[in-house]
Amino acid sequence: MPRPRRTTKEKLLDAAEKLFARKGYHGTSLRTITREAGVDLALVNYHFGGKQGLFESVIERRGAMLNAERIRRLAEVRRQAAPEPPATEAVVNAFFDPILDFLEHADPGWHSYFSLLAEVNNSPEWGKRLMGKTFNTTVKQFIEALMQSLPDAAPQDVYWGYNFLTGALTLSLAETGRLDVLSEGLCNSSDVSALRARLGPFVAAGLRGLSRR
Amino acid sequence: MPRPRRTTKEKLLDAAEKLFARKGYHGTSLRTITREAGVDLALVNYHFGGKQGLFESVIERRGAMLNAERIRRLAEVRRQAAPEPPATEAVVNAFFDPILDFLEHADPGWHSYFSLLAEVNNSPEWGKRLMGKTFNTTVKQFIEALMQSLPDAAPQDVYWGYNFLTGALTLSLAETGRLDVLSEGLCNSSDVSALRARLGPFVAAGLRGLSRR
DNA sequence: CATTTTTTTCAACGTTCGTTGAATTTATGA
DNA sequence: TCATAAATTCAACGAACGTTGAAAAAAATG
Repeated sequence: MPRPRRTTKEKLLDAAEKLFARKGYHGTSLRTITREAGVDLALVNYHFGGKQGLFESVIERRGAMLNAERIRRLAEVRRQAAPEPPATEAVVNAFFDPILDFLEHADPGWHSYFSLLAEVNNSPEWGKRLMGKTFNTTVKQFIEALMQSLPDAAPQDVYWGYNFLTGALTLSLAETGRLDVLSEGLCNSSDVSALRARLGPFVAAGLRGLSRR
Repeated sequence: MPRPRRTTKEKLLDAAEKLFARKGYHGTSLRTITREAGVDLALVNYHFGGKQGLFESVIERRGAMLNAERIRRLAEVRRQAAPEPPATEAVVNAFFDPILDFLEHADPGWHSYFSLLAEVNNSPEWGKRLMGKTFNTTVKQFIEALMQSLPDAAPQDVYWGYNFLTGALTLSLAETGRLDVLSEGLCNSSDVSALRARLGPFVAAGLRGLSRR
């Protein structure tokens, strides 16, 4: 017979993802998480070694899926443009599209995940070590591709450009709802296609503007 | 005679600002804050009504200074460009420059403040209500100025553009140190002049690219 | 100086926190 | 089937949390 639909580990990861996204690491207790997961408190320590282990496992679970999909798309745009390096906009889309596709078509847990990632990315506590451990290998390949697509840009400009790029992206994923209030209902910050239509053009133009500076 | 150099309120605000920036609201205890401030634990409730009151006072203290300086600079670029509306780049610089100037020339507490703001801006818990209460009135004036500088852009494009703009800005202020690692020492994420040279051009080009989409 | 108000100190409240270890149940495999 | 391992349950630990109220001290006011 197949194993239960969701293992205890998965139940814990799903509940933790959702609750960490709302109130952050310190604002969420293991008791809240295990209650939401319908699982005994002590199982967190058994399966993940503790609260921090659970948190890092949440980040890494979908992080690995995201990295794989990003690498796949980067290889594809490289193949399509060969022997030339791919255009800047194609590279940034290979970076963004996996996220936007996951948000539109896949498991709704991705919404919580990216909202959590936005907070982690902007946090001094986790932003360097945990984001680095999870994403740096992949990100470096994208930065290299961006450099090839912007031959006139200094490397520092591309690094700073990546910083702006990921800042614009993560705030858009943070699900704060602030854009909705600010625009008095004119914009819907959870409208993925509205984001998709604008993020790539904004960032690609920004990067080109930076390299022409 | 003048009052003591720093009042109890100020000591608490300074200590809270520094510690909230490092570990967030839930990751910082009042006991840690009062120990850092050299002040009795119960004074937080006396002066601020509780932990949340202290937190919001931290955000609002420098928020008010920042708003005033931003409004002043916006008026100045409007005056200089009159009777035409000011250019996009002038508007975004009126938005960025107060921050960059505070970071370069003023009280080092601004570093903590902006790092804290980065986390708050990306947090579902605070991003809407507290950021909105503190900054929306000012931000709306900048968005209006951006619309005037981009007559071909749809209002939605400008709202989304502001979202990207502030995302790029806040991540740059978050002091995670990730950029330094990613660039293997080539970039220094706390180099304000390096940020100043690039953020304006990136964002202005991005906004123009968005409006031409 | 006397009185009132403001500010600070001190001790303690009840709650919740992450973690642990022993006991129990369930699954695995010879 | 029976021993072994894996997974789960349960109760409890000590520590830290935000908040409170009464008493003491300091400052302000007349």
